[in-house]
Amino acid sequence: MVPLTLDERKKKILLAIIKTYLETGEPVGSRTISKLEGLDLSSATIRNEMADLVDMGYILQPHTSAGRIPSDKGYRFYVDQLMAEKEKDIAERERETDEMKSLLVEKADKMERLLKQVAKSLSANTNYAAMISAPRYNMNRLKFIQLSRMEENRIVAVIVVEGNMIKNQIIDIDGPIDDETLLALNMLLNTTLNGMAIEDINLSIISKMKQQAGEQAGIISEVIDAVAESIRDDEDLEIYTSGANNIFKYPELADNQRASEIITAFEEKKQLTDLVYETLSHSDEKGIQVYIGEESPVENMKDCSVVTATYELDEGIHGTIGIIGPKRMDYDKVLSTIKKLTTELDTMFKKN
Amino acid sequence: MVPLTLDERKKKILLAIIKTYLETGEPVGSRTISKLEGLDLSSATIRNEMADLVDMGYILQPHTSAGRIPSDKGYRFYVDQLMAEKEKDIAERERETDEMKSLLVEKADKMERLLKQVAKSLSANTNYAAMISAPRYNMNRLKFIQLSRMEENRIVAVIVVEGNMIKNQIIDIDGPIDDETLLALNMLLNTTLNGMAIEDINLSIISKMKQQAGEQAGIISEVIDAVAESIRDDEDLEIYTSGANNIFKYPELADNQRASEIITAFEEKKQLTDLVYETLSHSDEKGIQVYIGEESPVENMKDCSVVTATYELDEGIHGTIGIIGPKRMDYDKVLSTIKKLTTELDTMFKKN
DNA sequence: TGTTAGCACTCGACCTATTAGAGTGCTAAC
DNA sequence: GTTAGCACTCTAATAGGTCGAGTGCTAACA
Repeated sequence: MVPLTLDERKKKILLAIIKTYLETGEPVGSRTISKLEGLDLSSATIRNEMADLVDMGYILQPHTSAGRIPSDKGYRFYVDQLMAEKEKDIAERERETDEMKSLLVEKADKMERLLKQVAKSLSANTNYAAMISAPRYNMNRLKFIQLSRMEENRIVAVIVVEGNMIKNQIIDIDGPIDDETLLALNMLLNTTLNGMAIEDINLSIISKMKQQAGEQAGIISEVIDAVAESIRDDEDLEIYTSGANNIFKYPELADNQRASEIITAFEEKKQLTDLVYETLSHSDEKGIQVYIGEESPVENMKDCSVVTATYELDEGIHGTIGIIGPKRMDYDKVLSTIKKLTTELDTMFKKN
Repeated sequence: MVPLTLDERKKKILLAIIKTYLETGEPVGSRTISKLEGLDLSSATIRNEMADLVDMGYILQPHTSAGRIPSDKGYRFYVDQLMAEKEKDIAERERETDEMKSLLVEKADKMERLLKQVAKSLSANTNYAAMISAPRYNMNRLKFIQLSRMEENRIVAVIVVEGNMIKNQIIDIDGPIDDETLLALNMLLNTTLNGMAIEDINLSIISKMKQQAGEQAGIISEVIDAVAESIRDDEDLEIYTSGANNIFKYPELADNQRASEIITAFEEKKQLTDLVYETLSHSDEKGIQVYIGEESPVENMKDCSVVTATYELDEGIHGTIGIIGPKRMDYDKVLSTIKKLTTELDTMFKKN
């Protein structure tokens, strides 16, 4: 009869197996465990317990006479355990993160550069692949719009949203446009749209603006359409990645098949975008999320573990950072690093 | 005695060997060649010739009883041959490129998107990895500068250069700035800088502008510094890549060691940037360049062949496209594709 | 009843022939 | 100069054999 719940001893043994496996990467046998400190049991007893753990689905046996390796379910148990303990010993890694901090602040003059830095620092610190998404644009509020004439009948529109992300759009217009009209148009755009959330800019508002534009509606609607389109046109969530080549350090990910899949995911960004949305949609529940193997929302990463977290740029404006590595990743370190980093980012943005 | 030059028959045999190898990817033996159309010789004769070709360095023998594979020198001969023939039969691939054309034009509203499209289309069409660099910014001429007040003491600068590349810079100033000053500043910047090549903006011009700014020099020099810095600050040549995962299709590149190197090169862009500069510096000689194996200027691609070409956005403003694949790539197809594409891009930009 | 020693058994990793086949180099004849 | 013929070389693939880590089970023990 297979037991239904893990008693204390089983938990201890399971944790010991997983920890050992994380260190060595090799299937671990009963003798190895029996020789560890803490629980004084013979290998035979351990074997019996291990058999139970296999039946319960926490560990796997690659083949009859091999040791055991953790299953997804086993990792899940380990990670949950870890997350619970996490609150306490955060202080420990303070040093490393201080290092990272200085590295971040150094060149933070531009958002893009900052994000690239963060990704790089993450992958370098953990030896896994890292990604970071720019703060989600279409949750932002418009802060400023400015049209300027560039040439006879060509206008450049500058659109600034909260968080100081800037978008540009060049607009070709049919006829020439005089300074007065341009000024009026600037007024109209700013008074109507400033402070609005981008997702709230709908057709009815646009048509109302066209109406207000009165006689100039011809040219003006051209411009408004272009601006509106440019504002909405941000399907492509910007994502920066780093250290994808790290996967080659882990044999279980480095075979052609898998490596190709992972690299593709990193290259095409599509799947990473999905990952970001997935994370953002869950972000209220908990700061950090861990997807183990099959749990992953990203098809090409079913053989990996994915750790994601949300950072806050400004109220309601979030971005996502993620670490992708083998299932036997150093969860402890990754969780610490990522936790530190998000709070780091949070406070950094709050300051500005 | 080893002959010094390739006679006609040797050339024929060499080409046959290379072509066969390109198709099969396996070492080719003397019998295979003797059975081909065109030259009616027994395998024994071919063997003798092959021995010569080995001595002359055009082909290699992986081991004593294997067939032959082309050496870098052999590929070089083949490619040169091909380039010479190239002028004639360009018409052939017209179809495919027409397809590509429509694909390109479709969403060419923004430079960035266009470049991504091109990279994608290139890698998809060839099954190799592709890259494209944005036109080299600091050769461009300034077209338009506009400062706008965004908030009380925060200004956004929009800088447009020829080719309609746009840069933005947010400038925090110490004190508030009034409309009049802003207008004057805009005038000053535009009259002084418009039409100038970015590399010609030096300290003497900047200090002259500060002088002209007169009493407002305090605030103004702040602004000018920021603008100047923003203009110059384009070390990071933008490069878009696609299809890096294609390398996994070629066993000779797909082993961990090599794959990791190539992926790293694609990820960190540094080496690709070097490649672009290398290409641009040679671009006058010839449109297309082929680097075979050791010839490659990029360290991590010594096992690859790299085909690059230059496209022209506007007079004197160039960008680079490149294909990276195995040494046994389909040079014929790649050369055609890349040639078509560059002329495509050239004409497209000329139209605008 | 839980724990442990003991032992036969399993299975992959590794090493060592052995074989088959493709392809060569060389010699001798045409 | 070309070719047929043949001995030779080297790889890839296959099979057999051994080693050792680790298991599962049984029987004895506290």
